[in-house]
Amino acid sequence: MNKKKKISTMNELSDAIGISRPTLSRYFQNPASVRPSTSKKIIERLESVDYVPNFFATRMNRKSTGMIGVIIPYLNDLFFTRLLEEIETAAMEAGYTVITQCSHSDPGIEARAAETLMSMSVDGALVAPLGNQSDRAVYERLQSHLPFVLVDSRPATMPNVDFVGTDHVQSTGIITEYLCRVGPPPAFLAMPRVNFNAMERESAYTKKVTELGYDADVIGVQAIETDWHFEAHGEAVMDHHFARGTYLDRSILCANDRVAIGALRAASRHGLYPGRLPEGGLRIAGHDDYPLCPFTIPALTTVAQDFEAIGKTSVSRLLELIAHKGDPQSPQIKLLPGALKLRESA
Amino acid sequence: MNKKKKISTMNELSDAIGISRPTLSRYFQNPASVRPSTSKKIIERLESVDYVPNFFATRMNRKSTGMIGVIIPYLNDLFFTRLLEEIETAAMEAGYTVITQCSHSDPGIEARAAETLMSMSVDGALVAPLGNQSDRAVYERLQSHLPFVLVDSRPATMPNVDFVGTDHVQSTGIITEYLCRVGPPPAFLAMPRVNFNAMERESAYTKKVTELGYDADVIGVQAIETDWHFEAHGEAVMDHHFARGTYLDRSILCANDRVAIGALRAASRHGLYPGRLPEGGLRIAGHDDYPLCPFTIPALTTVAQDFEAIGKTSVSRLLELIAHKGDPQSPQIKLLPGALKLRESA
DNA sequence: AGGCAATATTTACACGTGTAAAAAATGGGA
DNA sequence: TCCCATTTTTTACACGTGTAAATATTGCCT
Repeated sequence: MNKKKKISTMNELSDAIGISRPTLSRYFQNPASVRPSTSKKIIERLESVDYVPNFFATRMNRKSTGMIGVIIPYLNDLFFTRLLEEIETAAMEAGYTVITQCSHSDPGIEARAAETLMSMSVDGALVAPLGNQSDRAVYERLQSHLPFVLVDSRPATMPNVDFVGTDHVQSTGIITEYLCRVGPPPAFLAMPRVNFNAMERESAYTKKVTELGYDADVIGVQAIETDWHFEAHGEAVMDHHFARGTYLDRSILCANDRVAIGALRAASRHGLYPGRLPEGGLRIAGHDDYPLCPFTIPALTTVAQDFEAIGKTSVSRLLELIAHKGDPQSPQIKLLPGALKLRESA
Repeated sequence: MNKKKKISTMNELSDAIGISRPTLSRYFQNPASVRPSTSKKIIERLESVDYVPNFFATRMNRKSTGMIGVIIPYLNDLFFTRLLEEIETAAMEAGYTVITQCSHSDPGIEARAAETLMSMSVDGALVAPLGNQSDRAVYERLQSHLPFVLVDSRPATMPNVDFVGTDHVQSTGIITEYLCRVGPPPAFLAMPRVNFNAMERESAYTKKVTELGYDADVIGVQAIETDWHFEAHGEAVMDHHFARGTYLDRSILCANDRVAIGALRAASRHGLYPGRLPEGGLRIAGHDDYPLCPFTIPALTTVAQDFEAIGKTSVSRLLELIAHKGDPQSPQIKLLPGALKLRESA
């Protein structure tokens, strides 16, 4: 058991170990700012004592709190957890503490989360928005209060904000192109419109497929709800079609991998085996490179989003904004390319 | 655009809208504590102004910060995100702000996270531990500083701490029993020993299966690493066995669903179709009711952990501890039962 | 041993808000 | 209209630490 004397303020600490409070303060902020002999003395005497500095008090009259805030829309999606992991890692390496808030796909909670971050005086914020349901005023408010950059998806109506995400025209483009090359032109299985990417991918598909001289065929739109049950959506839509004997030997590009997982399941239930057959046949492809893709049956062909690059780039851009807070240089829009991941399903 | 006058302290606010600072302070903490007419006046005048209270300063000399800390070991696992979702929801309903920290499966980061939480003076902490790698001293330190309860898994060597989690003897028991009833006694496909549950389930399986008069058969142990690549582990181990023609018509109880997803994949690669055949044959079952179970091929039979109950119970227990901080009543260990989820795979 | 530069201590004020106590203002009932 | 209870304002101090300025101490070099 821990029998060290509990000390709750730096003043107590000061006369418990015989070092003046200002020196202690300087030591805790930067051990190198005191003489080595003093530093050694402090370290030794700290051993005999149980002191936890008060985070709030330390940050109160510094210009910087050393924290950045992150808002993600939804937790139960490995896409966002992967992204968050990269962000946290990058922030940690830069010496920042990350405060994560989740919107739970509720605009009200998203707004409250933004208030919390501002109230905590985070140095900057990274936000992966909800979709059209989001209150745009929330982002404007955030922007007017602190450096912030949008991640993953963004409202078309807010071109004036820093953004880091995947170039969906490119990513959706290359997989559309691939599918057209190896088989019949793909249909596009839409996803619930929970964010702006849903529409971006849809129109990127349409653009590319017509560009190649085919007709666009978007399916599953009428059944679309705005929840996050992607797999169920994909399965239900394709089950409906397969049961009617349609799309049995087509290529199907799914708006994301989770929808594709549902589609794979529907195929299986109807005795269909999507794959890279030489002469057409059913193919199913996704988008994102969801961590489970290598383990689906069959393994899912998809376009990878570069999680690591998105995470690192967004953090470093945010730190840049934090650094020269003054100059309102034109916002940077960084669109990162996706990479084709050929596996078994298409 | 927002053209409201920015106000950064309550003093400025006070003489901007003509209400004394103490009254404002009382209003923000509890709008009902001021006269209705005053409250109305404040609300109106607040409209014309942009003021964000300083979170740190408000909490500085209150007894409670209104925050609870949560530490989870790993982000890219829907089990933990589901749990976190329940915890956040329960905490929010109770009026608490949640500060989430992730260990990223690193004991060093876990220790730092604990320090951060103590430093922020959270009212209490909920911790889902890493495994044996965790430094036990971290938990003892947490316990000596604030109300805290372990969630999901716990060190056998720390019986003296509040805990909320699944009763693995029961949960693993009922699925073992089920498998024995409908087919040959199952083998147990172990999981990487990232936490204490890995061993708990393993021994619960052994106990039950010998109790029923069969020999325990634990596989995949020699290949075990301590990382979180569960699916890859499950696939590799079963691929090895299936390739050698072993376990082809056995029941296989996987230590968790993610391992099972890998096992399903291995089965598929070898042309095997696990399922509920009348007369034996390959069966694969999991544990947890990972959100993706209904969408695997075949849909995975498993034992559900009661995410909601674990989340709600752990939060309410923590709030209890926070409420009567004084009395060190004997720690409560709440073991919640699992429920059989029969689907297609076993 | 003496002197000088680097570092530590002392003292004091600052951060933004909570909160207590005393004084002043308000509002409702007679 | 006056009085009293309620509420607001005024004033002052508190929370725990950062930080600046002046003073005292330390340690190294000659």
